[in-house]
Amino acid sequence: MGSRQIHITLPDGTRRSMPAGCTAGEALSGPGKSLSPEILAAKVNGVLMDLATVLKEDASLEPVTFESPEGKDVYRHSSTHIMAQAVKELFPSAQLAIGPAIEEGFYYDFAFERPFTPGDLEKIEERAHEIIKADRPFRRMEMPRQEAIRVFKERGEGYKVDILEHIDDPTASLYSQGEFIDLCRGPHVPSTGRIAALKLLSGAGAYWRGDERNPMLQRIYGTSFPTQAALDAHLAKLEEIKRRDHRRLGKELDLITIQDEIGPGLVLWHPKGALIRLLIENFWREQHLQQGYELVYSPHVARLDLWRTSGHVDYYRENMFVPMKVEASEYQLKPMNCPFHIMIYKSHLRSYRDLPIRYGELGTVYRYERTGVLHGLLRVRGFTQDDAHLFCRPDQIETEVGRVLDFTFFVLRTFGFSEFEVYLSTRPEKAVGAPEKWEQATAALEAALKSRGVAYRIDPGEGVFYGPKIDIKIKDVLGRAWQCSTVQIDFNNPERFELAYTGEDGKAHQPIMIHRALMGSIERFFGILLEHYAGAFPTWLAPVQAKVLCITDRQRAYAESVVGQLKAVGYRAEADLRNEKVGFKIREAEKAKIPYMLVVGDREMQAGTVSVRGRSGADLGSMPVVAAIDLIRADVAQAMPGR
RNA sequence: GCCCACGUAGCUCAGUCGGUAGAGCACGUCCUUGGUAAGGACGAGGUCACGCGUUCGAUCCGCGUCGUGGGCUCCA
Repeated sequence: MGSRQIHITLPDGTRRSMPAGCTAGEALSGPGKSLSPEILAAKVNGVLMDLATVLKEDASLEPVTFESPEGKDVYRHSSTHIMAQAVKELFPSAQLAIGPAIEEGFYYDFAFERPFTPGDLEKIEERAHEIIKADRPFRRMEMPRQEAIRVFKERGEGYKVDILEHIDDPTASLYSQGEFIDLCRGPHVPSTGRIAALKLLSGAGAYWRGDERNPMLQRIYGTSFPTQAALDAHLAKLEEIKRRDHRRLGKELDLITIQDEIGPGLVLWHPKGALIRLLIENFWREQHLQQGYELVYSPHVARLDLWRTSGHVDYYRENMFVPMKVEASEYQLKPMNCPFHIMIYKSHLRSYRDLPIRYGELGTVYRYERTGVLHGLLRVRGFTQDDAHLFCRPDQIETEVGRVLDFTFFVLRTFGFSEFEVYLSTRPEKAVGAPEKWEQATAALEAALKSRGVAYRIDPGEGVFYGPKIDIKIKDVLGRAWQCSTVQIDFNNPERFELAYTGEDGKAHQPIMIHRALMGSIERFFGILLEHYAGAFPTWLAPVQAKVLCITDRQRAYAESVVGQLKAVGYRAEADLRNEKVGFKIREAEKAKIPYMLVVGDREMQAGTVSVRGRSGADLGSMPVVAAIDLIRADVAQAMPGR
C-alpha cells in the first residue's frame, strides 16, 4: 500500500488515521465498518459536504443526521430533486426553475403549460417512489460556469441558465441521479434510496423569483421523513392544525363571522365572541391604568392633511382606503392611531416634569390589504390595535422600554403563552434621524433586554425607517411562532409634528416617541388564542363558565336558582332547561367547550347540591353550590391572581 | 393584484352527461321525563353567489363580477 495517511478529528475529540483519498463517509464509519444509515452528509472542517467527498488532507469531521437542521435540509433537498426527476420523466416539456428545502418539507417550481392536477400529483408521487426504490446514487459534478450554461441550454432549461447568469462563482456544481441533472450547490444524501417516506402535499402558482411581473410557475409542495411513522406524525399535526383553524372554530362556537355582504376582511363579533373580546379588553384597560397609562379615544376619520403631516400619504398610501370628500376637504379613514395621540400631546405645552406621558387606546384602524392576502382574523382590513404611544426624554428610553417589556411578558403569560422569540431590529439603509440617535436608542433597547436577561436575536437592518424596534413572537401549543408585540422608537413623527417639551434649562427639546402594541391587533390575537386553546378558553375567558343541566322538568326551578346563585357572585352561567336527555345536553355543552357542567336531578335538588362535570369528562363529584362556586373561583384565580 | 380550485337549505356536503334538487346536523310541532357525548315521529326550509350570453329550456355549458380557500424568493 504505502499510501499517505491523514488524520481525522471527530466531534468527540478522538482522532482517526485514514488513507489519503478516502471519502468522508469512509472516514466517519472507520476502517472496515459500514456507515450508519442515519448519517446523511458530513461537515468537513465545518462545511456541509457529501459523504462521497474525497479527503486529501487532515480534517475535522462531523456526521450530519436528520436530527439537525442541516440534515433536514439535505434530506428535503434530495427529496425535491427526486420529485423533479419524476416530473421530468412524466412531463418532459416541464422546465426546472428552483427547488429548495423549506422548514417542514420542500417545493419545486416548474414552468409548464398548465397547472398540475391532483391526479398529476398522485402520478408524480408514484414515480418518485419508484425512483427511491431504484436507489440511484446522487453524483456531483463540477464544471466551469460557461460549460454548465451550455449543458442547460442543450437540455432546454432556460431558468437554470438564468440562474447561472446571475451568479458570480466561476465554477458551478451539478448533481445527477440517473438521467436527471440539476444545478445544485448540494450536498445530497448518497442515493435516492435514503429517502424513506415522501409525500406530495399540494400544487400552487408562484412567480419566478417571487416577482409578479415574472411568469407564473407551477409549484409542488411536498415533505419527507426518515420513517413512515415520522411522516404520519407530521400529517397528523397538519390535521390538528386544520382542526384548530380559528375560522372553523369561530363559526362552530358562534364567536365571529366574516360575511360577503359586509365585505372582505371586516369582522362581525357575535355575542359570545364579543364577550370574550370584552373580557380581554377589560383586562387590558385595568392593567394599563395600573401601569401608569392614560387611556384616550380618537375618531375613525380625520382630515387628509393630518396624514400628510404624519407622512402616511407619502409612505403608506397603498395600505390606505381612498380618501372621501366631505364639504370642501378630504377625509381619510385612519390606518393608524399615532397622529391622534400626538395631537393630544400637542394640545398643551409640556414640561420635562410631565414625561413620560403614556397614551393608550384600543384604536380601530382600517387598512387596505390586497384581497389575496386576507386570511380569517389573522389578516383583515378593519382591526383594533392595542396601541400606546409613549413620549419621553432620551434618558428615559431604557426605563420605559424595560417597563414595556415586563408588561408585555406579563400580559402574554396571562393569556397562556410561555415561550417567546425576541428580535432587535437595527438601522436599515433608508432611515431618518441622525446615526448617533439611532445608536443611542438601539443601545437603550439592548440594555433593557440585557438587564432582564431576555434572550434575543439581532435582525441587522430590519428596523423601520423611523427607528429601531423590538419584536416579540409568541409560540403556541403547536410550536408555531406568531408576531404580536412590538416596541418601536420613532424619530420621525416628533420631527414632523414639531413635538417639544420645555427642559430644565427653559429651552424647547424634542421628546422621543415610542410606539408599542402588546397583542398587536385584537382580531389577530383572538384568532391566535382560539387556535392556541383549540376553542377551549380558560375559565376566566370562557363566555359561559358553567352550564346547569336539569335531568327532568322537575328540577327546572332549582336549576334556575343555581344559575342565579352563580350570577350573583359574578360568574357567567346558563341553564339548559330543554326537554332533552342529560347525555344530549352534556354533548352540546362539551361541543361548546364550557368549562363546568352542573348536573341537577332529584337527588341534588333534595340535598341542595350540584354534580360537577369538568370539560372533557372529568367527574368532580357532587357538592353544595357554594363548593362549586369555590371550584370556579380557584380556577379563575389560578390564571388571574386577585380575582 | 396574479395563478389554480371552489361557491347548492342556517351548518357540513351529495347531485343533475342541460328538463328548476337531496342527505345528515340545526330549526318547529308532538310523543317521551330519560343520571354524564346524539330517544322517537312528523314538519317547515333553496332565485343552486350575482349578472350577461348560448339553448326550446341553464343550478349544470361560456364569459364577466363578487366572495372563499391554497400559493406568490425560505433565492443553484
